[in-house]
Amino acid sequence: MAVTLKEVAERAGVSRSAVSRTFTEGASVSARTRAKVEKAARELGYSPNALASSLTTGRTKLIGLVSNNFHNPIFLEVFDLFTRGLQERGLRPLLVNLSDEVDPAQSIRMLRQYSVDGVIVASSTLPPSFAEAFRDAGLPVVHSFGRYTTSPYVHVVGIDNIACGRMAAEALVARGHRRVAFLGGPPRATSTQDRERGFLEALGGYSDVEVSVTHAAAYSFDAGRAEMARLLRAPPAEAYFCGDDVLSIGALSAISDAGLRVPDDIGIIGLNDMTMARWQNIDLTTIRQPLGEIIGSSIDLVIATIEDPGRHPETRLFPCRVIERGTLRPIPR
Amino acid sequence: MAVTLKEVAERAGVSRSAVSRTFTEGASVSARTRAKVEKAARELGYSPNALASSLTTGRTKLIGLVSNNFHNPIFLEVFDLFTRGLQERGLRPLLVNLSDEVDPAQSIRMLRQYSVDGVIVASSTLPPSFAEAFRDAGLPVVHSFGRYTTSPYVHVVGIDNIACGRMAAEALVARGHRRVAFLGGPPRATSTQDRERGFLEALGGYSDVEVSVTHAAAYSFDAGRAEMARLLRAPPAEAYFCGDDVLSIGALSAISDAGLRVPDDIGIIGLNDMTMARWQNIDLTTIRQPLGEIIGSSIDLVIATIEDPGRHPETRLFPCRVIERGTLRPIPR
DNA sequence: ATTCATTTTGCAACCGGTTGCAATATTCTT
DNA sequence: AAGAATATTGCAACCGGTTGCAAAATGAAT
Repeated sequence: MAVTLKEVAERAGVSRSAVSRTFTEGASVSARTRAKVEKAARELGYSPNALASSLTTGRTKLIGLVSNNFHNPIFLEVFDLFTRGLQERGLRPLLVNLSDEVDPAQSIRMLRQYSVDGVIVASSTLPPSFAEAFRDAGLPVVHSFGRYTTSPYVHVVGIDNIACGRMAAEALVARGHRRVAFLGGPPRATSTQDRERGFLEALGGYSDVEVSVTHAAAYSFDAGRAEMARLLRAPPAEAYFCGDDVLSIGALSAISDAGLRVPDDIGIIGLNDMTMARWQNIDLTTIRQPLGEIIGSSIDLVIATIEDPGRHPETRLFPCRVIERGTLRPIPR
Repeated sequence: MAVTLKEVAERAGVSRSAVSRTFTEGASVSARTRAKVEKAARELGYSPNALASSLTTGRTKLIGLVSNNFHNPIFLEVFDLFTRGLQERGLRPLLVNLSDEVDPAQSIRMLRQYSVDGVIVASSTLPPSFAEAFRDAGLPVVHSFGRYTTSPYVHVVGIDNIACGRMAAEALVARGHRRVAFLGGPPRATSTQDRERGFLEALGGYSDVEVSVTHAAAYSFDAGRAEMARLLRAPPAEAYFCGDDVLSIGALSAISDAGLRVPDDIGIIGLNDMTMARWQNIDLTTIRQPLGEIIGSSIDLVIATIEDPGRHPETRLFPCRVIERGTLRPIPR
């Protein structure tokens, strides 16, 4: 079916090695042979079999892109950036949908069978142990959107969720709120734990501020809406830091159903700044997570680790900032 | 690094073929050798190299999943279903992000280099010629969300966009609207063309109904909002069929900004029924496209075509239906 | 126990490439 | 023009598997 090296060699009247070399960066071929080979290749429509060559070179240029977040709209942006970024660097994303799977063993086996050069775990809800299992299997791995650690065992790229929690706290206090709350995602998600911790930590410094904490069952609209609806049955806080934008939008929906107004009756600040947060009918004040940088850096890091497998694990955190929109009242002056 | 067949063979004290056979479905191995091999494999942590075996078997179980829709939230659902569906059938999605690329040549070359077994083009905006180029390159291909043709040149799985246009028209007329309009996506998208055609066709039967047509620049919130804002500068129609849900949501935003009410002042019906359409703060009346069926069927079809490359191209269309929510007034009775 | 049919097994060639090495060709010195 | 240095080329082995074929082993039948 497909044209092979051998056929090109025969047509060009050269050895197979010569053909291989013309298609290998930096190999030694004379201009004359190269021309002959390229002509033959063009006529035959030849392009080298990446998989066959991977057998000897040990590189497939395949990167496992593993995620379990197929329901949060921000992950469409994440996949867009990852696939584009990988493609630009000549790498191919082999997408793995973890759905409800939490045991890495299966994915590891599969990704090794396909000899991926590296793995990117893109998830804010998987525990560190998940990515670590890949590393233990000898695969270069980067955990994007993972948890910050001072002595990381795998590469982590993301944001400082604790600092974000603090930032949210300061934002609410600065706006004069004195009864605030955290409406977090699932308690098992490390991102939720850290955001909560930072939030409480910062508010510990304000003795006149009252804080409470609750959790939604998932990072989802429905969960956010249900939890806010529940909260509204008792007198609610003045302002909420929601664990994530999609949760915020759910909360906003519940608030509006209850006939309350944002930001006058209740203030909301989210986290992520997904595209939808900018939509004028949502207009969510939120903490922006620099997706582009996180993803670009993740890719660079996985490449660096492929080139130097002994590389020491590192954590790369990118700064976030508050994006002012309409769900939090302005800072009084 | 990785354990090879040879090492397992040595440890088990059998030939390499024996090992290969124990891992090949339906090959002839005695229970005794199989046991020995499996033991050795387990001890060594061996799992066969899928790429190496693809060299001789001619199958990689890799499927190219090609799309250019990385901004429409419904495509997150699409990727979720595709990746899960493929995984369940033992196939691996190699994701290709076309972004602005419209020339298939590059993608074709890449996918052939990786010897994908088949290709799924998941896009409602790419022209039929795009998928056809894959077929011409000898790759089994299915165009999901593609255009219906009576004599297809490639497999197409999707919905009957013309029928959907008609369905939307009937829905508006049934609700007593007499001044209606189509707010389409980009005019070059075949889905837009067909939906428009069906819409106009059906309304041709009602001499007392006034119709108009405009187009948004893209299937996006911003484009829908901008176009509706423009429309509102003149007296608008009573009800709009928007080319897609995300467009509808943009339109709703413009309508609400203008101080008009839905469905009292203006009615909206969308198309897709993406998750977000159900969100209570959107509550969009829309035409549901059966994603699960379309995607399941696409996968089955690409598999069937891999097994029988001579298979005659076919079109599979799935019925859509109107989902009643809050953006269209009820049918008067 | 012998013969014959049926499994099981290993050999060796092959899939489509790459690469170390030695042979050959080319270019540069003097 | 001869010799040395450098560049190019082809051979052959290898990457990690699969598979047709013939030999060896097993089992059934007589």
